Amino acid sequence: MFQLGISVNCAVYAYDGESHKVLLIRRKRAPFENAWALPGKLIAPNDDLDATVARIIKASTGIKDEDIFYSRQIRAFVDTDRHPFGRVVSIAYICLVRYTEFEPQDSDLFSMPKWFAEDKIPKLVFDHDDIIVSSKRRLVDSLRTKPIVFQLLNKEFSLPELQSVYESILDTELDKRNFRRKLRDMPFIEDTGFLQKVHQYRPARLYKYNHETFRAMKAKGYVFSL
Amino acid sequence: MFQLGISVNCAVYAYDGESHKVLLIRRKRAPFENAWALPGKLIAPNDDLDATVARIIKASTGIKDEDIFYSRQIRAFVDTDRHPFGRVVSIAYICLVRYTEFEPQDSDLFSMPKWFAEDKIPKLVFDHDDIIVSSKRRLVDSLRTKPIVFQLLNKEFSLPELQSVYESILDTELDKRNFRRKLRDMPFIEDTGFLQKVHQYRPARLYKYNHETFRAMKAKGYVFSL
DNA sequence: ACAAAAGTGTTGACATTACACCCATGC
DNA sequence: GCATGGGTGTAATGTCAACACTTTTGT
Repeated sequence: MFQLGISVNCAVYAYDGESHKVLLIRRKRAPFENAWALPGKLIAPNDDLDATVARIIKASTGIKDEDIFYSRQIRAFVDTDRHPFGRVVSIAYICLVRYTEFEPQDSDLFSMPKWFAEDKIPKLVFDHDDIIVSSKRRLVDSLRTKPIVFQLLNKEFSLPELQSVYESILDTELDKRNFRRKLRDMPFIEDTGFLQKVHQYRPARLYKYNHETFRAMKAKGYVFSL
Repeated sequence: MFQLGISVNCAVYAYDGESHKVLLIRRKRAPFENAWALPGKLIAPNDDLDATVARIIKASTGIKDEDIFYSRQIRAFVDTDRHPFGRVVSIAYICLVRYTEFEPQDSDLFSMPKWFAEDKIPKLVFDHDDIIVSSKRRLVDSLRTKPIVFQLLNKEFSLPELQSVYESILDTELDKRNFRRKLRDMPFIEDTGFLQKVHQYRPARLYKYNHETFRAMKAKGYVFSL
């Protein structure tokens, strides 16, 4: 055993109604104080990973309820020369949050947390650029193979919103009729009967995701695929 | 920063002609000396992850050439109470090797390295059971979505062998005609013109995998899927 | 000639794509 | 009534699953 540190870094994604965004902060400490980085912190001696992730999300977005976001480990980034102070292992996480429920704000850990569109991401410290690349790949993959879009939308959402998220993240245009048919035919996507009024035009129907139904189907061999 | 260790553990898979096997060793050190475990070691201060993985494979199988196996990180396993000596982070890897090119043997690090069928795996130390579960899931997933079976077979292989590997790992029976058609139609699987003579019956045609062809197709948008 | 494993095609069901117009709402 | 975004069906094509017999080889 020798001296080193373990940090957890989170690639936090949200969808603001236009496109997907990732949350970046400015560092409050050396090295590279004030540089743009992924929100992260060293793991405390008795904290586990999930607690550390929750702490990071809480600090960067001010959210109270820690249990309402999705997070999965991507992998560990280890490189003898990635950190000037010595070896630091970074365990990277991807987190999905609902834009409207999280409000980036300064904290003891970070300053200036801000949402960035994918093509506006500045140069980041350490190897955080690599982590962003891996997390985006994972995001695309997860979106295609798991019902996790719902983590980015309000509990009640419209099909146009759903399609817009997919188009933004997968970076393709999708056929409206085919997309809608496919999604509507999934039994775990339920019509709430309510309408959405966000503009002066025709309101969209609101749907909600029923996780129990999905779980039951999955247990019987169903595989989600967009 | 505080005192801890980083270990690398490898789930090493091979196919022996019958079914897929995973390599386990007996520990040479405390704690739990002599218990069955995944081959692994603490990372040395100036080694990177790939070098550590290579060292582990070399020690457990005696292979000389370190560059002929496939390895990918699964994820980091971190748990404050996973190791009795204090916090140890285990970074887990999945490795695929060719059975005939690797010969398990005792070394300075491990004793009694041995191939185990999936249903014969003994109780392992620490959380290595969890690592095995994750690595198997990853193996199945990778087999379905990437052309990596070839890492388990000789450079020249027959279609019956190929099918057998898939059947063993996916734990299903596959239709011979459908399987063969699908694989033979992949342009990166090339007929060598040679025949295999392993028994007294009709010999099978030998094929080989052309990675360059696959890469070119992938660059043009092709996605592998079994 | 026989035992064992290698090899080969067709059909029906299902899923995916392509494509253009009407509808509901607020101003 | 008009501007804007929400909503709908069908036909053609491609993909996947089911299925049984012939060929080659060594003994």
